Amino acid sequence: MSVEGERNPKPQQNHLLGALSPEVQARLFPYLELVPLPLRALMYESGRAMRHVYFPTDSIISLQYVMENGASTAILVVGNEGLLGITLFMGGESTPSRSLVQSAGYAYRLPRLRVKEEFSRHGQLLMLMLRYTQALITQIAQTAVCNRHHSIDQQVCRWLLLSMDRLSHNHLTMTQEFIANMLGVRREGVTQAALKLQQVGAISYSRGLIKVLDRPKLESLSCECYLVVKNQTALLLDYLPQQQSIKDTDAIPTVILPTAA
Amino acid sequence: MSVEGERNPKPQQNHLLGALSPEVQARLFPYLELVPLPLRALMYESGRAMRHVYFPTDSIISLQYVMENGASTAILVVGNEGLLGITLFMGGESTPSRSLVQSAGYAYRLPRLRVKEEFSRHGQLLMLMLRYTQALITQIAQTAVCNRHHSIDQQVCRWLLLSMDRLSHNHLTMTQEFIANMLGVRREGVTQAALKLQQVGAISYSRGLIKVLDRPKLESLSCECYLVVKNQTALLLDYLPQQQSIKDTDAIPTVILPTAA
DNA sequence: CAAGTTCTGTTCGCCAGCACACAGACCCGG
DNA sequence: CCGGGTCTGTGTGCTGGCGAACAGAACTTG
Repeated sequence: MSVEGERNPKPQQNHLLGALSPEVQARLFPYLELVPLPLRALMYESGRAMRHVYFPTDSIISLQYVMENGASTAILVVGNEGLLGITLFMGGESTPSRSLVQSAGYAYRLPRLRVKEEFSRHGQLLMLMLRYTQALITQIAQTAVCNRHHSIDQQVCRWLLLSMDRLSHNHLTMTQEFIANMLGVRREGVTQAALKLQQVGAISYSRGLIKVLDRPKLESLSCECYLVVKNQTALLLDYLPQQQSIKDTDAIPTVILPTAA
Repeated sequence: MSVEGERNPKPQQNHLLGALSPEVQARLFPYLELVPLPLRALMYESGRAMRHVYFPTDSIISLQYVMENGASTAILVVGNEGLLGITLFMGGESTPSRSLVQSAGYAYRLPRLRVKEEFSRHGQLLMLMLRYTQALITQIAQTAVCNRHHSIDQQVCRWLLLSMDRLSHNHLTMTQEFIANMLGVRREGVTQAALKLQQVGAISYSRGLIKVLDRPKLESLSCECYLVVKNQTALLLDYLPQQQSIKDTDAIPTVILPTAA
């Protein structure tokens, strides 16, 4: 129950909600419910069905795949740039994953029924969600690549940067143990990485409180995976304004592309 | 140009196409074009736009993410259970990935325009594709987990099994070098794994020709990742028949779930 | 302020996978 | 049948990350 931002966050702080046209916002916002997300809350457990889609405003949720022996790996991070619960509109029902709150804050949530309804209008929200899903896929795939090819040091950098991008301040609250769980590595490995980062003055780390002191340095020490994901996520919203600013409702978007024959 | 299956494959050999109702098939099939996919053909290169969606009938396409230094990792396999080109309907345009033919054969393809049109009807094809996309996400995520936690031996097993599932016969044509590229590991590592598999009689391997001799053994030597992906993919089609066998066109699927309050 | 808990730092042995280098085996074309 | 390409097998280090065990530091609680 961190009482840092006592004023309630607005729905628009979530980029997806904010990108919707006034009409759609007017239709949807009445059904939004603001919920506080305490640190480490379990948002979703493998095999269960979700009842809401969550749009974080100032919280971060991470999603991990868990294995039989309990080991796990985080495959993506969700913050105010996205949403939790794509299964609800993708139709796949449950997934073998788990999601938990990685940074306390708030989120707006929309009941499953509303999502389906809005979805069936084939309008803005659907387009946004699908494009976001596409960005998610990139993030997951890049995680796979990163797991294969990059060092723990680099992955810690990537993780910190991805998390920072989703917050307004420059500090994070998570222990090395926690990061280790997320990355699926040993805690000692994270300790080593954190020490190096402190030595070069990129961050300060003290009992679960990380402050980013030199962000450019952090980026230079990270692997390319971070930028790939970031750029791809940025495209997500860039597309919107230009692209025939969809007329909502039943505008049939038959030809979106320049039809390069 | 393998001339093994001289008779042309039917569209229905692709599970997604086959799962469509007769009406939708009647509408779409005239636009399908049969194309041969020679081994190692490049189906998609990072940053380019696709012009068709491909539905493999007896070919296998694998999709990999490539890094700056050229190293790569395959993140998913597509065969007659799915399709290549989800970006076309997800709206994300290009992705930082590359796809190439991993096993020669045929595929039917549908022009981008038709896909968008059919998509806009908000009917069966859309639902199928979205659900398939969900299954893909599972496959990618599981690849990430596997890359982190499992041995090369296990991953080779996973890879062989995933590939076998998408073929009708029990042999594969790919060199160890190729598998190594796909998994993003060294060729020698694959050699070692292949030797072990031969010693226990699970496969035979000779100059790029793999025969699976003892499939159960192969499964037992694989990690859980294979089964997770397989089961999740199976769900994809299982849902369809039961679930209110969608009335096509504009049936608004507002409530698909049992609405467990 | 004392005692327990949590978090971080450190050490030592171990092994999977890497890099590089090379040898035999097989295949195909001239 | 001979030579060059391709594919597979093998060997010798080297290193990054793992496992386990422990010590000090910092915060928390009574």
